[in-house]
Amino acid sequence: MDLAKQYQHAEAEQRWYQFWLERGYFNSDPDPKREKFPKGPFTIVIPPPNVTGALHLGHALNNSLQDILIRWKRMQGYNALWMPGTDHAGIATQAVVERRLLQEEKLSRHDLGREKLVERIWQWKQEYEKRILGQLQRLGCSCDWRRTRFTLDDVCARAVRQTFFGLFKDGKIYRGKRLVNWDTYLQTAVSDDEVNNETVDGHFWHLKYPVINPQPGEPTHVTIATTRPETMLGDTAVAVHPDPAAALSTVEQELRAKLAEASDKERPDIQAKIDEIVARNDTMLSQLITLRDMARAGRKVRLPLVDREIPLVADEWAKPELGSGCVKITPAHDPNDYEVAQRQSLPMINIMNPDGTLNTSAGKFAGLPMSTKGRAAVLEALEALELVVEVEDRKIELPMSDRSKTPIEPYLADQWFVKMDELAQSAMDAVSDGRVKIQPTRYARGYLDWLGEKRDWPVSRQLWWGHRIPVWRIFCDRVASQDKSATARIANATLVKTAFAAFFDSINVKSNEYAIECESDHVFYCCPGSDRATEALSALGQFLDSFELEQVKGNKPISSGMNEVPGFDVGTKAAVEIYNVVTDFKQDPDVLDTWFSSALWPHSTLGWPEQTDALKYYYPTSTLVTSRDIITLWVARMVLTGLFNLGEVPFRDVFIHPKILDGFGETMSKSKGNGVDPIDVMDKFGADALRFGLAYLTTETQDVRMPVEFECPHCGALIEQTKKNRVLPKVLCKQCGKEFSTQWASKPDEVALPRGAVVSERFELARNFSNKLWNAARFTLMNLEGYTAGPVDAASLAIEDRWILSRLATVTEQATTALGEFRFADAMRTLYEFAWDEFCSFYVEMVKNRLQDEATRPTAQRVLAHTLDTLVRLLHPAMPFVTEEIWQLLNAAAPERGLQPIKCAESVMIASWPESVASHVDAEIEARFARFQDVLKALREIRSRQNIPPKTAINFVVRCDQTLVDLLTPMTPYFESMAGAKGVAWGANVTPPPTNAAMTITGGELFVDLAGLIDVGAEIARKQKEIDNLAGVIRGKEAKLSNESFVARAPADVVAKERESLAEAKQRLTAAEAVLTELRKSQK
RNA sequence: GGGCGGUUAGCUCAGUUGGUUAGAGCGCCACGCUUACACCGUGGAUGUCGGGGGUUCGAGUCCCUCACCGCCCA
Repeated sequence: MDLAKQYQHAEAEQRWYQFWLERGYFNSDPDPKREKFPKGPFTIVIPPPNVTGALHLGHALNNSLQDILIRWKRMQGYNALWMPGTDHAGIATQAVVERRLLQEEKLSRHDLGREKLVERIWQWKQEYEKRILGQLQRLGCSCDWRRTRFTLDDVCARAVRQTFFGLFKDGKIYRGKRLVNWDTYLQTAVSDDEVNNETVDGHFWHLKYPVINPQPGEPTHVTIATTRPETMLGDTAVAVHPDPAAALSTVEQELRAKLAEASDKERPDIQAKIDEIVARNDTMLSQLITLRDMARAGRKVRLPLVDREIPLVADEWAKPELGSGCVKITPAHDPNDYEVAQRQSLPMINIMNPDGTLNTSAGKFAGLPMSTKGRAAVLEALEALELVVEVEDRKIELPMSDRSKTPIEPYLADQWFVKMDELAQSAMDAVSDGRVKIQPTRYARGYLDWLGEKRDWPVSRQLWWGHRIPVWRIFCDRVASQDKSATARIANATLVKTAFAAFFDSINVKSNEYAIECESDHVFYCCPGSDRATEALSALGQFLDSFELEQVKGNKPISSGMNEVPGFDVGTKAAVEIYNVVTDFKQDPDVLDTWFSSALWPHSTLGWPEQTDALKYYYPTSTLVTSRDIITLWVARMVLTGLFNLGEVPFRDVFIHPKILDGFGETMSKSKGNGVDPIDVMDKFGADALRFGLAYLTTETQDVRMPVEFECPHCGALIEQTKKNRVLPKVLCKQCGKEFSTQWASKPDEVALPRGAVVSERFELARNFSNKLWNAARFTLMNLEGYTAGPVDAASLAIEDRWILSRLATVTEQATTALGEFRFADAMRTLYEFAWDEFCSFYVEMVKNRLQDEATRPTAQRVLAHTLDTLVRLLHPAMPFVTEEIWQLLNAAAPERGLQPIKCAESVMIASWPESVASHVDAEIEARFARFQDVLKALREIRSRQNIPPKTAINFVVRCDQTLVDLLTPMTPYFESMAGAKGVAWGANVTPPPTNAAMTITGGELFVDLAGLIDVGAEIARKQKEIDNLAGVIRGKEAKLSNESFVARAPADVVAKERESLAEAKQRLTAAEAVLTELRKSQK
């Protein structure tokens, strides 16, 4: 047979993936009556990778684990469905496309317009979706590709609309003003999770505002301090603490309490603070009380520059222990001030345009970018008025947008919210009562804490890429209202509702297919609850626009205009009625937060709201595999939408896997330059090595630290990646002296260089393992000539057969249990050690003799083939390609295998998962083996120590009792084949050869005859070391056993064991000393 | 500030319910092309288990505390 000495991954991967696809093994279809799959479904939905960019190593880990589970369950006989797809990632993808648009064409999104931009993003999506799915396929993922979904496709869009409608109808959706994190570059709100705080050098400006009509004894000015002076233009109050004396005293008491417990190191600091507070009591308290009284009296200060009278208010947000004790209140531009304004019913003045410039409320400063030129101009003007008291240098926390890398401005804007109280509670209950199990369990706490806050979820984003909010805003002020009266509201609402009811009725849309809510006396919202209602509102919008246009032109009313959608023309008359009632009608321009659609993923992908067969069969899904950073953002929301839409949790288990970090413990990312492309790893090491390597590292507590290297494309040398070289466009290879390019290459001379792959040596272990497995198979196949299938009875089994079958049973059990508990690393280690250290190092070595002998060859072949077969099946989920390659070769050489032979599956993918055969577990054989391995190791050690050439045969005798004789004599041939050592005598009375190297083994002594070979010096040194070591052990044990407490308190069996091992150590010592004496004698 | 995780050989990590003087892979040293595999085989060296305190007959393992690293939440 012509088999390569090294496993050729590239070619095998391509071939077998195609084979699986063609055979349709990845596909799963509902089997509600459990005819084909009595065990029922096992379902995983993929955490949809976002289409912003290509997959990285974290995705490789995430998807490897899912594929391991899904392949394992498929082999176990479940109807396994792995649902694939991608996520549109609203802001991230739009930002990437916009950035590119600006770089390459110098165009903004406004230059291009909504429709064109969205078109561009779709193009981007097509490209990256293809690339991502290709990467998953390279990795070997066994997804049912027919079912591939995208969070923005029609099926998902319908689920989004239906969910929104359901929430809207239930009153769980509302619109409100809220201070949002405004990205002035992208001009959208971003969520808290998309904001990073950076500490930067800034200043603390102390400003004076004049008091209006100060009375005697009152200050003429109040002083406030701020890091953002330009926001003073939006101030609506200055706050002072309502009870400064009590507040100061509380702070002082707290500090004193802290001082009592503080370490010496901390004391001076705390004491200094206390001193300061005490000083404040003398210097500032009276004035703070005066100010508080002024606030209570409704006194005001004059806001400079804009010349606005603003009140002094008493609010606890003002900290008397800090600064002047007064604080400016800018409700529309600061989260804390916003809360103060709500408490104190203060007006909120927005001074910013969406693009980050000052608006007309800023008076003469309008148009200036807020935090740069605006700030400078405001300061200059204040300086001129001599209102700037002091400027301090200070470190400040600057919120930065993770999306655009520009500073975030707090900004007051209208947003849609989802009420979280009940929804959050339902999701908390699902985890608390165990319907959803999060593993490792410690992650459940974060989930519960986060949901427990029940913060309403802002779901609107001022973006163009995403699910357009399915709400049409209706403006109707037919009944005029000066006072926002209930009367006007009811009257207008009646007009609107009547007109829309007539419209929907005329086109046969039922009243449960839409909902209308009032926002105010003249603003109403209509949310469609069916495809038809959605189409109707769209068509109505278009109709009203064109109708308006015709009216303006003075044309006669058109008789029909609702032709866009079949069957809608009958609605024209009612649409004209609506025209007469409403003054404006538009769909909300915003889109929904991406997580809104991701939250539906486990049911939207199965076709919900349609009650599809797939939904009925596969929902709830089985396991979700994801990373910890999206437990709250994604997992929690999937649970609550699943419960809301279907009344059932989306999955039973959530497995949270580690994160992959680089060698410095930093998260990998493209922007840092330390990212590893899984394709590079697969090119170099193979997909199996990547998968196995990652699973091998997936332990319960640890993140995966992965030092990263560049691979020189010229000479293949690995160059350690450092924080310095990882940001360079080109790197010089120290080995060959040539340069190669990195991901940063941009100049022509850089791009021209060959690219250096970024890899990690940590995959070598798994690559070597693939190769080891391959070679074990290669050996097997080379020895299967003349193979015949046939039952193998226990009597014909050799010792090594019984041993390997015993071990195989145990390992099968352990690996299966480990996978079931998501202990991937344990499962991989178990299989790795079995395959390498037991199957290859012992079984294969031992079976060689029998394969040469016609009489023993058939059984040897059968057990060998069976063991390899089982091992390959056990490893298949983690290493699908190499195992398939081997399986196919095995099928060709030995199509029927097993101790009771059966025809084997045409692919290992659909072979059955091995069952542990309990009756194969044989403790006696395993004990014998342990002894055998002891002796073998001793023989090899003596060989090595004595520098005996491998080809020189040696003789040995063993002095031991009869039990050990019985145990070891059957192993004689293996000592010869595996250590080149012949056992010439066994028993209690053997005479050691005159010149020997001796070793103590458990229960006996081993003497290797070294006539003419011995290096006495080496032996003496070795023995002396052994004696020293034993003496130490004995000392330790004697001390322990002479300790009365130990003997009295430790469990009897522990004490007995200790005595036993002491006796043994002493025996060994005696033996070793005797040997040493002999050696010394022979040396003289 | 609160929470979670980590700190074990040069590197990356295992280490079950506390119980022989702590293990693996890589790297290192020595020997070896023994017809499955040099992506290999055989042997070897290497540790104050982050520091300090405590519980216990006994602590890498349990408790307290400090330090450092990472992440999450405010």
